[in-house]
Amino acid sequence: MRCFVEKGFHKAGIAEIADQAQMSPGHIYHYFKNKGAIITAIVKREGDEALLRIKELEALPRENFAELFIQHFEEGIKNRLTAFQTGLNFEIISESRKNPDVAAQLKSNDERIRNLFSEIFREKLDLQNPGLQIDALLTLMVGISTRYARNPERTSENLGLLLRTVLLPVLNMTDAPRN
Amino acid sequence: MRCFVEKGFHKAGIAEIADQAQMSPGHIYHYFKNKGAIITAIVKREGDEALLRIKELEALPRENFAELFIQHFEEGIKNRLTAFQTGLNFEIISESRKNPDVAAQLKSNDERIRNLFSEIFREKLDLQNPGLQIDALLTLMVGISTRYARNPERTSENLGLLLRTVLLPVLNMTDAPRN
DNA sequence: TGTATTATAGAATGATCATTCTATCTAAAA
DNA sequence: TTTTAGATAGAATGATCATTCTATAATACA
Repeated sequence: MRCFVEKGFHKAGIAEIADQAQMSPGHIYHYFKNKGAIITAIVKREGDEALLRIKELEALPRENFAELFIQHFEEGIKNRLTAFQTGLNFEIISESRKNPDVAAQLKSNDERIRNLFSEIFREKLDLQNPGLQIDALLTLMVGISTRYARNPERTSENLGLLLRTVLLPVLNMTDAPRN
Repeated sequence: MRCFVEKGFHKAGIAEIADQAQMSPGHIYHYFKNKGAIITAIVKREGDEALLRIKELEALPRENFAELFIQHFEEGIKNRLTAFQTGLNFEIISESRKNPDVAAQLKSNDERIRNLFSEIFREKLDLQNPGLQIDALLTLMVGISTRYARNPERTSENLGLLLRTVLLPVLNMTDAPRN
């Protein structure tokens, strides 16, 4: 991960990766079929961890859920959205544009996350069909993490206000209309 | 651009690029110092074009500006946010993480865009200090384009609703409080 | 104890590819 | 017409680097 974040997937050589992992280049191929399999494994792990963190939302009470959710979200951003994390995310998405295995793993992560949010929002916000809310939420997450990564000071200052201004109307949307 | 979008900056070879451009590999070095200079030039051009499009907002009337702006924005997304464009954007940001020239050009684009929005929002929305609104707007733009690129059908359907739900509260925010 | 299996290393291989070099062509200028 | 400067081509060069190969150590197993 360190290598990919610092140099990017293509510029990170197996030699360096081996060095960081304190093993020989050859030995890496004992564990991974090729370089791509390393990043695919990372994507899987990242997805699993994200899922665990989202699961924490199940513990929040139904009353005042929207505000508590935003607080939880803000904490998460401030603690976990390091330059390292966003850099890693970036490399992952970037690589997924060319490597179908990475793309598939990313898609699977996305679906699992979407389903979990779906359950949670149904239960906590009384929504039948929270697809639109989830789209909006994920859109925001992507946007915030990208910008936050490039400009932590500016974002951090007004993050709470921004989240509330943007997210509260989304969470309070009624069920998506059929057209 | 086609090569970078299709294969990614690192995998796009000078040979292919030359082929697309219908010239020899050697001849490319007549115009560009190296491969990096090609993408730097692309970033510059993209920034100039974005600026021109944002300038169009100056023609909108002050009355009902927020709604008209959103309409304009929605049009822009639907017309211009092709998979090609978002792919290109992605490669640009990705490359900026490693190439300082690209990073500098991107930063310059960012500042010019920010300043222009600043002027426009000051005039059309009576804001003294629209920094926060602009941050929110850019956050959304990034998020929407990233997700839209990965999932055009889903986003397109409810794009208008999403934009209004999220953007109207942002545009109607009062001036950022000092803390 | 001896044997098989797995872990580990590091060098050799073979591609790929950006960049440079040398040469030729074109067209304008003298 | 001759000269000069720029346009263009394509082969040669030299790195870089993922992957494979071969050999050796460590461990489990009989």
